[in-house]
Amino acid sequence: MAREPVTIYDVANLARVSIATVSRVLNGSAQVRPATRERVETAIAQLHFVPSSAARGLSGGRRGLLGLAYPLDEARSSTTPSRGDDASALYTDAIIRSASWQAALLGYSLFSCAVRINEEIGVHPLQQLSDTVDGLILADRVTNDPTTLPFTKLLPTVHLSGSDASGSGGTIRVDNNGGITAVVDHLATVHAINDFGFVGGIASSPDAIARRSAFDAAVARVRGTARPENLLVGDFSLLRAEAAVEQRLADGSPLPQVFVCANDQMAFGVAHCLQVHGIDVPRTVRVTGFDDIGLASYSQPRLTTVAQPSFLLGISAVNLTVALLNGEVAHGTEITLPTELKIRESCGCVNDERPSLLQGDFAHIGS
Amino acid sequence: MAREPVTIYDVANLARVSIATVSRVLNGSAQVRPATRERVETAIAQLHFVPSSAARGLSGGRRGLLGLAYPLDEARSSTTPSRGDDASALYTDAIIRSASWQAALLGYSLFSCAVRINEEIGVHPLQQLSDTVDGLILADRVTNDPTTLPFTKLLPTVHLSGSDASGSGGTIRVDNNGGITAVVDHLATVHAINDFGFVGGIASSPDAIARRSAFDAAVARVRGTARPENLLVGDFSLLRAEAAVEQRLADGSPLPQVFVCANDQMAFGVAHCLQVHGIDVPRTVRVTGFDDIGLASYSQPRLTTVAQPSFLLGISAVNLTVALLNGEVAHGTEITLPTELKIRESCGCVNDERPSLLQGDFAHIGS
DNA sequence: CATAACGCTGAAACCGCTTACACTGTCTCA
DNA sequence: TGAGACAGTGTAAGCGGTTTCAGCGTTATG
Repeated sequence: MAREPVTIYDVANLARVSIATVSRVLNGSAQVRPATRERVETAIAQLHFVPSSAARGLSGGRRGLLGLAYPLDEARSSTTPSRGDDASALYTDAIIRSASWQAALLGYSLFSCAVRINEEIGVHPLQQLSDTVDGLILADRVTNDPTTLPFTKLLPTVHLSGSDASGSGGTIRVDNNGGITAVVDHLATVHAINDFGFVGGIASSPDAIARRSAFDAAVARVRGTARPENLLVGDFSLLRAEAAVEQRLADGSPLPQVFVCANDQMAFGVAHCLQVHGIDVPRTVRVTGFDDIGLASYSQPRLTTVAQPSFLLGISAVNLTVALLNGEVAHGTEITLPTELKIRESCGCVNDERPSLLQGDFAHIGS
Repeated sequence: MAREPVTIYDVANLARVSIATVSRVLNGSAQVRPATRERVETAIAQLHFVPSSAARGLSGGRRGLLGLAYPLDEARSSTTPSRGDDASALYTDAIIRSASWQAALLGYSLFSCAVRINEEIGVHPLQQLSDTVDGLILADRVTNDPTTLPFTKLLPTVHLSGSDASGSGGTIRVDNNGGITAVVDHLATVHAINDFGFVGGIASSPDAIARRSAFDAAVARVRGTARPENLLVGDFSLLRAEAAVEQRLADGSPLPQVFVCANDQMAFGVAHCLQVHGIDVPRTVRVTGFDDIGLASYSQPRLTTVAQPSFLLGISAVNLTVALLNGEVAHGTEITLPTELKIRESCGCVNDERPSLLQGDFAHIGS
């Protein structure tokens, strides 16, 4: 059972053909006589042969591999990570998992790689990734990290939430604008809110930027106000948002009627902080989120938020990358995925929809 | 700016040496005259040369790459994932991020790859991974997936939470036994509990198995009982746990005094379900978790749980892999990381420690 | 029946790197 | 001063594939 690596030569020997022929049946491309093909395939199966993707890469062929790079922050990696800081975890995770799945469906494998932003290192991980895979997917802040630019020219690259379709490749983003606009409109229309607050995400994140400017525009459109002291800066983490509100409370100046948050974790942090200080949510101050993570409907009050199709993001990214690879789609393609306002309680609505066990995958379990 | 790939030949030309010499300075190994070395290094810098890891791999050299494989479940990847199902996300994420970080520190890059368990696919992702990287880290259920066995013989492999040190490589696990024992002891000693319930994780997960058997042993040791109908099966997800309790409640038979859960998400689900049914937690039924995720101290009641050093897991895994790679440590090495009981409220304790903004990385922010 | 055309297969070059081995040129010591 | 040792460098053989091109055996055609 000592697994000596099987090479194309072994297969060729067994099938009594040349390695060229083996290569041909491997790649399905050229014409091989059915009888020969079968002989080779038998040998391949018998030997459990799998071509070396390294060798394949060297000689210019397809490797059947896709790469996905996402940002890695220092704080998250300390031995004792800050508590409650699951911010980008869920987002990234959903994308990676759905992308992996879709890649497998399309006959590819997906390697993902965390890239430290703004860190000077010996060899850029993307360098290694880019000479290993056939196509690249760049998520979030990796998208606009200048050090990644060179690699996007090397092979088909899809930017997730990229601000601009920087050069070759494609871009997939989520309708941040539509989502935020829907929230603000709802608050203004249904709850007659006109004094808004906002808690933003990491400044360099494309999504954070988009949500912020969408917020500004939406507030202006409904003729609301957003006083500067109510424009809080967060980093997508619960803790940081909580701290920001804590600090804001210390000011003593009047609070806005609502805090629109750039993601759900921060909304949790904001709501928690307010509650700890005896401020009723949503009666006194309302709070909304973005993402619609699983726990959003389990919080107290249940979180009104904008659902984002994270899984669809990963799937679409892979589809687009492969399409690019096959030349089935033009470079520069941009796709915007829809978002959906989920009205629950934290906006002030009374919503007795109880998180049901009867929905989703568990419909068969309920009684 | 059209980035034509720079090869070792270009460097050799520029430095007026042979590629062999370039290779030597690249690998630092052999002796090269300082003057020559400098000339080569200048050329390398000038050309922004980075060796192709594919070619490097082909010829047997080190690639500076580590691979990490973790399980991917189908349900999580559907277009509309089940809500609240962030189960393994946080765990996996913490490991990947800390491992990536540590790898970078040691001069390696880390590629991670989601592996579908029990799925028959064309090419096993691990096949591709294993001929790309220098060392392998297998997480959770990937560890005891029979299809991965062949690859563990190919290169140094570290099993995370692996049940057995299957063959070559090393194993790193968490002290599940100590953690569960501490919980049960606390419940028995401090709260005089003797009627226990348990909610387990995915049957094939090494950690789930370890926690369950630790539970059985601990309950026996404190002379408690755990009636069969109170041994619920979950899959580490909130929803599934909720459903399990829902079903259990339908029985009508008396509930245990506590539900010890194999992770925090399930504890949330259990607590939520009980509360929805008007059952007071922890007064009527207590609930405990495992992992100590960030939100554990934000729930109502705040969750008593066992803290697991997820970040340390990733870091240790990388350290061990690299040590194995360098032959600094013997194959078969096993390391067990400590766990720590976090007593909060859901076990029945009264704990007025308020989640503080003054702890952790944000100490400088609070006022 | 000779010949062109075509389909299938093999030989060999090449991808970029590592490394065993051979080959210089110095230096050392008798 | 000549032989041997040795440090420094170059040559060339792989590593495991892909791909161009040429060679071969058939079959269609005149």
